[in-house]
Amino acid sequence: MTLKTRFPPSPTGFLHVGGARTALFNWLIARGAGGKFILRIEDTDQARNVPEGTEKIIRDLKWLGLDWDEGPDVGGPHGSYLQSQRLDIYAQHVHKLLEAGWAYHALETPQQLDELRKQAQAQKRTFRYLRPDPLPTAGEAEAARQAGKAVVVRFKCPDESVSVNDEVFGQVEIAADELDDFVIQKADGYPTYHLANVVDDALMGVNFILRGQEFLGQSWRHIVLRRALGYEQPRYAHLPLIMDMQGKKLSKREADIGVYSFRKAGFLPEALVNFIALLGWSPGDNREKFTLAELCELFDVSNIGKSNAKFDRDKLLAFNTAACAAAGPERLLSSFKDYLSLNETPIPADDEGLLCQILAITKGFRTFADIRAKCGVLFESDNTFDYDPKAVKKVLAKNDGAGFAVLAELRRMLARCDWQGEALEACISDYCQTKELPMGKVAQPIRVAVTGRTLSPGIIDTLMILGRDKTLARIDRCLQLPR
RNA sequence: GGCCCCGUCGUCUAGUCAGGUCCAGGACACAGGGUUUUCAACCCUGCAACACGGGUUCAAAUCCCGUCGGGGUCACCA
Repeated sequence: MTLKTRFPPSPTGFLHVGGARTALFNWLIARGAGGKFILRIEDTDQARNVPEGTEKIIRDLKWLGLDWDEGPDVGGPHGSYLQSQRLDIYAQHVHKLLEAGWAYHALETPQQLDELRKQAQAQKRTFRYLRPDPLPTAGEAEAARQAGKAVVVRFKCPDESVSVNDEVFGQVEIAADELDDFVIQKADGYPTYHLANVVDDALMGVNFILRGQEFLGQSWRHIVLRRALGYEQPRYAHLPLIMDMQGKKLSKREADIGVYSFRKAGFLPEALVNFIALLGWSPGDNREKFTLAELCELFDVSNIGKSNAKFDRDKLLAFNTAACAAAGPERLLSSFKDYLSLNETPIPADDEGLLCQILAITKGFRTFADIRAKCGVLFESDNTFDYDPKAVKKVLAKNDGAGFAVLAELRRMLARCDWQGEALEACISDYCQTKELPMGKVAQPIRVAVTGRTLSPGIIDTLMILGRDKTLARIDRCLQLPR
């Protein structure tokens, strides 16, 4: 049977690393087996949907390198892939369940239920919804609705235990007394997650469901619903959760764990993907660097672990550093341009030749933000960039202004020097030799003079990028600094 | 609190299902050293874990029980 998986986010914000991993694993399962992968937007919570939510999710998934065979943007034979546009389908299913006696109208208000929950808590009891006896009739429900009261539809749970056959956690048994009649249709007529999710998966032919562990204990609802609806059971697998370094659940509200924020911070998507893939999964050996294509080959649900993982940014950084070092020039250029387009920087984003040059001379960078930090000042105005007082003091002013003296002499030599890499190199090292100074005593004063700091690419590369005029202008400005 | 799940270096993990090859391997981080015109990168070395307590066994990280710890879930959110 062809495997069909899906990623069903709700458009309540943006894609974060947890969701990205779930999407990735589902994509990997489908692609690795020649199956299908679909994207479905679960926007049944009118209060929580955010504008652009769907667009942002699509944007972030694409950036990661994922694609889908069916989805809101690409269509497909089972559309719409926006749940808000499938309300009639859910209504039909609810109707069918009502007709068959699998569901009934319930008239309690949210306030009443809250009250009951509070009571239960006060008595240290677990609250469980008690099925009314007798059940409200269709007539009573209609009357209540006419009177403006909230009417929901609840599923009539069978009085027997349900077991989930999970491919990660194994057989998980939920006792009959843990089940209660859950809501399948809200008062606003929208389906709840459980109903819409189950109906869509069945109608869309999804036969492998991999999702976060937070759903494991609720899977019984889906199983029971499918039974009542006469749909086959899919395969289930639940993923352990991703926690922050304090061991707390990654908050969906924290923007800094959003896929987009890593993009904006100058990470490469392949590094994020590689890193995320190793959170809760391992190929079973010591290998840990993979391309998406290699992951497709290797990924297997049986190698998913059971314990939660912490999101270690240091390791991600290391992966990104390695990915940057491994990436080819065109790959780096396009990603770097993307980074620049997302951030305000003084680096001229439209000069590809220059960008390539910057990329080439800034070897060893960890993220594109490093390049900006290192090279940005080269493109600021010659007379407005800041001089770091500490750098000036340490490199130029110390020892009676030895650094300044070196700088003044070098300024004269540089003014006459042919502005080519080799010539500059020769010029500076000649100076070092005649003065019997180590390179550091010479390069550093120049560096501070032309960048204001002790941080820049190699000194020759720095001077080449600046050009003679800017270099001399900056040295002159530096020489004017109060001593 | 009820129920469910999990527990190997600080972190991600290999090894656990089929007990011996594990005085536990790799990677990140960290520490020390090297290279070096800065930062970074790079190279070398080192530090560091089977949660605890009982069993079973000739033998346990691996099997069983208990304890402790962590997480999830108990919505008209998904």
